[in-house]
Amino acid sequence: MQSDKYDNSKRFDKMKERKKIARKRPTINDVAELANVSTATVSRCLSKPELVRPDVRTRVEASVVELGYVLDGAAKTLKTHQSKTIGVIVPTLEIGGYASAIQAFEKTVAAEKYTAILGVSDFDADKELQLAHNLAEKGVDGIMLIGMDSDDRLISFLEKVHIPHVNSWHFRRDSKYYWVGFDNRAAIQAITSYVFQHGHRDVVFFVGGAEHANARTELRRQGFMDAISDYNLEFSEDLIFEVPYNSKASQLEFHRLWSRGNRPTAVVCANDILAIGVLRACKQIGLRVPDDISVTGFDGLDIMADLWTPITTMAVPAKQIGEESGNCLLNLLMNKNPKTLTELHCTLIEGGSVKSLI
Amino acid sequence: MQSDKYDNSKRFDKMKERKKIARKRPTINDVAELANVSTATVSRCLSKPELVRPDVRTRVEASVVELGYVLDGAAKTLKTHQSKTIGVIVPTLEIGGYASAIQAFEKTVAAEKYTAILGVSDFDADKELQLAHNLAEKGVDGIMLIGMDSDDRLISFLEKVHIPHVNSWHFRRDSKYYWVGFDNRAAIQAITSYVFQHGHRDVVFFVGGAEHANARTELRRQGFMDAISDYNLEFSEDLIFEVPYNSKASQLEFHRLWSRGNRPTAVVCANDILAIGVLRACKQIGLRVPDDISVTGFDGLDIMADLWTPITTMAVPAKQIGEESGNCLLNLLMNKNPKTLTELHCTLIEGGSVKSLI
DNA sequence: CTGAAAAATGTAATCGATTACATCAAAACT
DNA sequence: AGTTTTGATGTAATCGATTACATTTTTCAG
Repeated sequence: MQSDKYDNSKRFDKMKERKKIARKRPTINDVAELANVSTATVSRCLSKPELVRPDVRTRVEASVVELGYVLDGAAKTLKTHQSKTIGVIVPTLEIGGYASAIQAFEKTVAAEKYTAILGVSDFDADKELQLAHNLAEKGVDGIMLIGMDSDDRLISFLEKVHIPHVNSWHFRRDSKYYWVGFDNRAAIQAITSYVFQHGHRDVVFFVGGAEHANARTELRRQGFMDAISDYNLEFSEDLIFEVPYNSKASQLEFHRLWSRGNRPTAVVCANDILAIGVLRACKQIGLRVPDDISVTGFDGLDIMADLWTPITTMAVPAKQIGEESGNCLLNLLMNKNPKTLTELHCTLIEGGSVKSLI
Repeated sequence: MQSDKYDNSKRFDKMKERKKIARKRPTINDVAELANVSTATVSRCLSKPELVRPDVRTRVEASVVELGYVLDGAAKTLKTHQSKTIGVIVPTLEIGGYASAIQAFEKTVAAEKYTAILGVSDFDADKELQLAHNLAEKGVDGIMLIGMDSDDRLISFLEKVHIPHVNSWHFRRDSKYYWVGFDNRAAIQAITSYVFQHGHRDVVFFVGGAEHANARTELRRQGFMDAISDYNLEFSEDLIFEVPYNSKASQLEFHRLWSRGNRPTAVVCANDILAIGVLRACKQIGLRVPDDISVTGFDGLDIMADLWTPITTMAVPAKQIGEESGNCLLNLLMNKNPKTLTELHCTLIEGGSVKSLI
């Protein structure tokens, strides 16, 4: 590894030639030259203008405009180890409030000059891990995880590379990580109890599961069971129907159930999409809601009020989750110490789809 | 600017000290050292493994794992002028198919190792321009614009900084830019004609406008007028109702219209959200749809089939737009020459909300 | 007017990769 | 064996910003 072992003179001549020929974007050097100041001063004009004398600043700003200079973020990031960028990993944009949450999150962090980088994991833990790795290479300053209980590999990877992260949508008590979400179990328990309160005893539970079973599905099952035991009813696995997350599937499932002679007085659904499917099946069968059967949803889609029959549902604080996750991450990045747990609450929206049997 | 003017010896000593203390992420140098090769070889292992002898490669890969090395994208981007990153600017994630389009776009470009950076403009041209500037600083290789006819300043900015871009959702013939979308004007004309074909002659048009009027709103107005003139009907500005993009607003607007004694036999809406508002108003007034009044939407939200009355609407090829925009941009980035215009088509979905008067 | 303190500006190493070219090693020819 | 070709690896400049510290300029007190 001696330097005299190589003769590099030739290639540098070539490089210099090329430099003259290629028309590149103007750099900070070009701006400095035009404004007759050093690059340091240009840099200061851009990031800490108050340190520069007004007249010089004006000159530099004019040069920036004249050249159409755009700062090279890669160079800045390389030097400062800060990308002003936050990764967002979401299972899908097509579900419930995820899109709203992301939008609110983006707005929140954008206010502090952070940009969101999006990754869609499609409920696939491997893809999610790969996304995180990709985001780490991109140099994100933090990561927001939406919607599921993430894989341990993912979390430990983030720890290893020192990328702060926030988990959102649900939460886990007694965790050393940061969570912003609501209590899935309690919320399902609440809406189920609401149905029981109206005198229903023969109630089935539709929950999105199967293909992308995750911690949340499990929590929701438990919420349903909690309500059952609160009312001293008898639990059976037959009361729970795991259905793929789409209305066609739940529609089909309800048809199947009904034709088997299973005649519940109410169907509690763990999300609105499933409730819509059930509603559709009811309409086809000729069941009036709520006169012949009660149905509830979960998510609080605006649309639930405009369906064939307005559906009682539990509104999820999607926008708030986005905002609070944003704030939490921002605090984390500014070394303030945010709460580990930000618990948000759901709101029951009565649509009139639950008939009182009492 | 003579170098002997400054004495820097002191500060470099300090810097060296600091280097030993700070525990940073491992760099390519650390990997090279551990694997006993040069950084060039490590770099090659990562990007062109076939150039490296298998045994060396194994050694390097082992070192990468052992150290938990993650490549620094900023350094790579700085040197290569490629960020493998694409910006997406969208007015909102909460409208119609934008989220689906983005999801499809992300999937398409992710297959070629590109990552999407998200910007939400909130229908604000200034914010949009600022987002573009931000994305340019981040070094995106390309930009996808969704949903509106972008400001000229934006387009010329992108040209100046040489960032390729694709406009999506609608399109403009005879443009030198790249477009992926459908013909808004023709699609509205088609669904309006459908209503006329059913014998309606007293038809009003609800179009989202006012606060964020854009080219698309204008095109849709024109589509309505085209249909009117096709049927030799008399046009009046009174037939067009510009309504903010939300169901509450259109609900209100319909109430106002009805209470003024305006009694159209059909309401054609330029988007599904407005149709939902109209539907709600009808229900409140006691108008049966379609018996007393016909209503159509536009966007093709799945939900339209499950409303109080299923609504006839025009399905927009959102997912396709995302995919094709992705492909177009990918081709652009690989210097293949994509078509300037990718025209996609809408599909009429009959919900039964239009009564035949013939 | 002088000297000290404060404000503004300049110098140049540095961040961590890539890569053109040089070099060395091994294989394939004469 | 000697020469050429091919393959694998190393060297070190380079990308474009930032910033610690040095230096120069300005301000201001006495």
